[in-house]
Amino acid sequence: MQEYYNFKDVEERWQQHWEENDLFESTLNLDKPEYYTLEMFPYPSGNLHMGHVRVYSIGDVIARFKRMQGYNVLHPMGWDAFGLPAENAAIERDIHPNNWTWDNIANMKKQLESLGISYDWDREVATCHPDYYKWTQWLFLQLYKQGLAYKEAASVNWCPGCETVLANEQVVNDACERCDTEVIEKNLAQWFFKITDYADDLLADHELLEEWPERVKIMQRNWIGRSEGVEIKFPLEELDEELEVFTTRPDTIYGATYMVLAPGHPLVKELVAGNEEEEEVLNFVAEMEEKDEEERTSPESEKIGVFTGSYAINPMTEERIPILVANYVLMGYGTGAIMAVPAHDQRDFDFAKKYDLEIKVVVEPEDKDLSGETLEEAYTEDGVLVNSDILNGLDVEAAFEKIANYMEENNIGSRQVNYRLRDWLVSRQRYWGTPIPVVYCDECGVVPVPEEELPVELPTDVKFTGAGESPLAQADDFISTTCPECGANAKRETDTMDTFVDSSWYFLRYTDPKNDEQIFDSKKSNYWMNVDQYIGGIEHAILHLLYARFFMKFINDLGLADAREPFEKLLAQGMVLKDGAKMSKSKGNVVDPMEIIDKYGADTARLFILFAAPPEKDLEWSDEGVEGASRFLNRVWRLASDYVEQIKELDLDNLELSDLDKKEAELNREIHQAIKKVSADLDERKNFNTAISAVMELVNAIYSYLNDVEEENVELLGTAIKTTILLLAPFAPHMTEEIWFELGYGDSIHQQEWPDYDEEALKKDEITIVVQINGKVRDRVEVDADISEEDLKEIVLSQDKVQEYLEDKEVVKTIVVPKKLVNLVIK
RNA sequence: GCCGGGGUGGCGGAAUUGGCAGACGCAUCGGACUUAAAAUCCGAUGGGCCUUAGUGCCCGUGUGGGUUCGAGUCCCACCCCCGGCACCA
Repeated sequence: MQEYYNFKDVEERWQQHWEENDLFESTLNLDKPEYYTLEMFPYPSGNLHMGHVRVYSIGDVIARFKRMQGYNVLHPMGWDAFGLPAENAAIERDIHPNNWTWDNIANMKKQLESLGISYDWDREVATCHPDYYKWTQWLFLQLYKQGLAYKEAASVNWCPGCETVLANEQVVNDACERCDTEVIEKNLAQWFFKITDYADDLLADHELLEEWPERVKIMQRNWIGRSEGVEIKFPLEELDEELEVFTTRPDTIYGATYMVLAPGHPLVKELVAGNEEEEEVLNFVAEMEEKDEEERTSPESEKIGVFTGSYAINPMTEERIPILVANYVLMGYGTGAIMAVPAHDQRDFDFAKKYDLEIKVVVEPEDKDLSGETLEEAYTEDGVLVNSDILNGLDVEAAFEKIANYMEENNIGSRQVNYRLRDWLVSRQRYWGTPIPVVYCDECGVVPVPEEELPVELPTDVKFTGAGESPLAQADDFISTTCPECGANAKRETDTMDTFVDSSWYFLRYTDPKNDEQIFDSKKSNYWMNVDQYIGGIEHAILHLLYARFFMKFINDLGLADAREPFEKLLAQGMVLKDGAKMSKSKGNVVDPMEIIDKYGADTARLFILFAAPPEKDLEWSDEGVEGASRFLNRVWRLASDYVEQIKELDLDNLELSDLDKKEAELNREIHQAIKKVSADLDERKNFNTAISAVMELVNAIYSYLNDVEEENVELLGTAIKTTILLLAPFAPHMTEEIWFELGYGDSIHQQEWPDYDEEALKKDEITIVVQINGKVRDRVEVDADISEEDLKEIVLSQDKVQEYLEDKEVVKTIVVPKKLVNLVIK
């Protein structure tokens, strides 16, 4: 065995060996328990970055650990290969997106292989491959059949930078999530998926996701934004129509002193027609329309409004209520109109104060009277209803129930659930995506492409000008087709699908990636699904994870899968930072993983990135830390190489370690301690940093044992070293494989059984008990581990130091924590 | 504003159920090896106090209070940082 560890030679050799022997291939095997571990597949930008290294290292540790535990592990990899950068490359550098993407995939695959990640590459998928997107299109057709895919004209977000529409989820602070360009509103006919049909399901099933981080579920809950209320119909004084409003506080209806319409509300024009306020209102509406979304709707901008000159009738009291138009009511939520209750809603309160509108208190705290004149802020807490006729004396909850029932019985209103969540806008005016499989026929209208004609392939001979429309919109050969229903000339849809559609079901395709008859064989997918451990960036908390959950539910409803949730456990890993900031080209703080692998090897890179921080937290890159990881691996290597010849001779599998002296028993204890700690950290806590530190402690213990003894117990030492490399195998797969091989074992270390710890070996004969006096540590005593409480107290009291403290004092209380401490309370 | 997460040495972090705060690593310092250096191995390393240098004392986990024999951990109030949502009726 070489004295120095030559990582280059070792890593390359074993990567090749693993591949040639299909070591990580997973096949359906009903006799073994399965474990499906998956990392979010990457967009093939062409090069790995440290974020990739982190997520794939985490996934690989889990995959290798679970294999050693005896599971049949599925650990696949693929490519989220559609997307804009490919098109931009085509425009800027005249490379076809198809070539650009496949070249990148080849390069990134090579890089992933050099990291030594244990993928079953036979299951590789790429969303841009017709064999894959055929089934994305097939899913679109199923959604269409169920009425869950529809085309509708709506006010949508348009990103001028990407020249396409975006889903709500892809707009962050009114800017495009991808390119940060400010989005503008456009009214366009677009394809939507009816994710709102699943809103309640998506919310309720969070309960099934016990092993998801709470914060991700909360983010999704906020995004879905469910609220229960009542839609109330207010008759209009002048028109023979009703004004519908949505409110979560129908109990405060007696305190409604005015109504507000959003500037874009369809009734505004009718309401002002002929009134003296008409001109002013129409000017106001026009003014609002000119402002952009941000300015008009931000809570910071001032609340402004105008009176329409018209009145509504309060259905409970028959009172006239003035109707206003104001900027603080949004057309996009509820009905675009509200009843304003300034006494009990802060926004209404602010507005009423500004325009001197009536503030009428209808809820009071039990112990205090409120009045509209003296109120300084809206009272939104629970309380007792007053000035509210049939509701007087009730608390808020009871009043809600009573008034809601009353309104439903009297046809005044009905209970409604409102969501913040909008339907998912999936069409994109881009080329490099999955074509939407529909055609437009003058006779038959929108006609879905028959399933047997799938895939609708992307044409390759298109022009990338970068100007104006999508290249597909100019691809006449692609566009002109015949209607599947009547055979007449028809036109193809030229929009493609949001790439989040592609990634919403890829985890199912991995279970049966080469099936050309069906999307997947349910027998196979049901064996593997759901994904036991999913790992990826927190940035997908809403987007990808919500869409994928929606698709899983839909696919379950189609009867194709048993699972209703795709991902059993979720690990949302933190970012990799350098100098406190996310690595980026513009900041010039990028560390290239390939340079690190070249300089230190993949095992070092993996070990460092797993050791530096717990996985869910951000990780600060440290060159010195990398050195440390490298140093540790070399320390292990030296240990093995120094003793390899002696250990080789031993039959470590059938060894009875007996008659250990004190130092030996101590090392033996460290061995089992490490096994216990690493197993628990990997299995339950997913804390790789502390798992690694436990292995380091074992290695330190081996070194100090060797320093301490004249002559080492080779059998014990062999066991210690063997255990060390077994525990280290998931983290540093190459070096441990090489040592394993050098020790004379034939098979791969990655096919070995994970070591078990022996509870007996963990036991100490003598333990240290901490002696506290009034809660402060004052002494320590070494005692037999099985000492009785009485004997322990006696020993503690007899200590010189304790005696000193006890002079002139009295022990009032003695607390004994078995095997840990004794606390004497003295006075 | 609302909802999460967090604040521990010079740094990354550990402390899993309320029981020795600072595991492990980095950095720094000292020693050994060496002609020398690197590498390696061994050791020290939260701050302060002292004619007693110890098996010593005091302080110390964002701040202030509290509960408890005992609090990084629980409770109350507050400050700061990060993330999400934000006129959602």
